[in-house]
Amino acid sequence: MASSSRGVTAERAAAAANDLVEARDGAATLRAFLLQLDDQRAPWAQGVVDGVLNRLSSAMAALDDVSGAAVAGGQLSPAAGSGSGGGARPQQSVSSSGNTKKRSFSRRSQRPTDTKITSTLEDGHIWRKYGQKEIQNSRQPRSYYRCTHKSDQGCNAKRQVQVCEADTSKYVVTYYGVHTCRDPSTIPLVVPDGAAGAAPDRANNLISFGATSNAAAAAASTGASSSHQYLAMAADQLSTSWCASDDVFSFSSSAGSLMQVDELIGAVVGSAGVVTSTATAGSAGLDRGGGFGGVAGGGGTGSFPPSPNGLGSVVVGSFGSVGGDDDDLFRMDP
DNA sequence: TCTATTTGACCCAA
DNA sequence: TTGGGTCAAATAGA
Repeated sequence: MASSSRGVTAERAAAAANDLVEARDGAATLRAFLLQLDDQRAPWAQGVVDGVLNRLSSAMAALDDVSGAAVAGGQLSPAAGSGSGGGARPQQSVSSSGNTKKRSFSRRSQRPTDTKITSTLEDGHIWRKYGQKEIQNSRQPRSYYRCTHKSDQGCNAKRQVQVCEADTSKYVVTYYGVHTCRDPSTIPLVVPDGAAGAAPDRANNLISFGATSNAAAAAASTGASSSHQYLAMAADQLSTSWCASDDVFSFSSSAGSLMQVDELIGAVVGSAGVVTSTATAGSAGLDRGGGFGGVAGGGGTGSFPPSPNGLGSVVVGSFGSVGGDDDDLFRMDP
């Protein structure tokens, strides 16, 4: 890995810290708004936002540490211990129990590369379901998919799909790893950032990864992975909680604008360069080439019925592996 | 017959 | 100890 690309100046870290402060203020504003909501979900949502606030504070604290190191040394090399997220590195562990069943798989050590709420499970890739689990504290089971090209091309992309509890017509899709397969039918549709912002439609089903600020670029290149982790977790928590994001909430943000919840999520998280929500041109048709039936939709007898909408969400931008083998972060599209 | 999904069991990290 | 990620045999559908 190119460690120099992950270096960050104290100035950039400070800019990222400022964005974090703004993000925290935004979340605090959201919490204040929720306090006024006359909705039975409000207390629960407040708790979720509290969690987001805590994580943002943790991210700020982590970034403070990082900034201090950067100030001291001028440049930060995150690989040196703290930033790597502790022992959160996938290990190809082999069963040592001598069991008749040989199993070798990495577990739970990958951080999500993306989390999004979508009304359809189609995302331009062909997935194969390999498991389903009942998850504690969740009424909806979680389904596990891996890229269908894992066997032939060794593509390690995975995703987890869970029906949104707040809105069972939506799915919370969490992606892990990036596609290394080259099958044309699996190439995701990429929409230029500008085009994505061209139509002021709804922002529900579009996540854009555009570099929106210096801090974003700094955060993308910085080694403050712990901050990224916190932010990703915060984003995950927020987006998971607000599946029913068709609801439009009006509140007075720092920008004084009317925001949708998912836009807020993008605003909160995007400020650190992890995920940025932008306006969308709505769903776009995607010619997948040969029929893949209900594969991506967990079709057939799958637990999640295929959506009639076809492609309902578009990921804009590109994934990039920044840093370590499994330390995948979003790289901003130029 | 082949391919994908289901589902119970296994196993590891927290 | 337990929750959750993965495996793999069984099953279903084309």
